Amino acid sequence: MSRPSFSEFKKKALNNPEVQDEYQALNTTYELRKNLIALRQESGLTQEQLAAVLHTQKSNISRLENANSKNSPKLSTIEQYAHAVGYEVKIEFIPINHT
Amino acid sequence: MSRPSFSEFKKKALNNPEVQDEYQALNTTYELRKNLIALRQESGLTQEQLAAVLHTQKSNISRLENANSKNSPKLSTIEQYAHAVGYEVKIEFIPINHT
DNA sequence: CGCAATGTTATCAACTATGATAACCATCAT
DNA sequence: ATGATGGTTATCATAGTTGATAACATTGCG
Repeated sequence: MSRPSFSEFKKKALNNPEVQDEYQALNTTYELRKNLIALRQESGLTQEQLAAVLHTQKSNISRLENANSKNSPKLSTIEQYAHAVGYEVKIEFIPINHT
Repeated sequence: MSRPSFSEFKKKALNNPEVQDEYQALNTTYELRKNLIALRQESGLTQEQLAAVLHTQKSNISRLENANSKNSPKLSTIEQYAHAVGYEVKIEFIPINHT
């Protein structure tokens, strides 16, 4: 119960950018955010232009792209975004290692 | 405007089970439904048991597994289900062919 | 048959994502 | 400095998902 606690270790580790990347690579929401932004930029659209395609507002696009852990979008929302930038959505299930 | 309309052709085609599979394979929700059920059965859990793991009710599990086109679950809901049966979720974006 | 187990459907309340508007920050160019 | 552009954040109302309960259908087993 003394000695550096695990929560403290974790806290420090999460300040290391590399650890952060590895850690959050497992975070589906974080991965999603990265991909959505990349796809939009690939398509050459601004948030405002994409919003127009989807008949919505740029603020909503920004919110989706910045979805934090407390905000989980609907699957249909992700699909609409994807279609607008020319992509189909596929959900993969990857087995978790139980060592 | 005369001749068998496209909507009629489509209607007939969709009665062909093979065409159905191909058609709905593109439907993310349908794919999801199939996969969720398969994963749960693989894990040997009943809807009721899985519901217990997720601290919810079996009726909610059934609803998720039978998600129709009018019902789009949240990403977090899918993730919770996946984790309970030992899987991680990954979202893939597949380019649409613009011939 | 009667009963348990499994899954489905309906309903309503509670919660939360989304739509819409507005204000704001940062960057860049003129 | 000013204006324009791209993106962020806050807020509120609306829409839709989820939680919970209950009733129902089906299957298989005693």
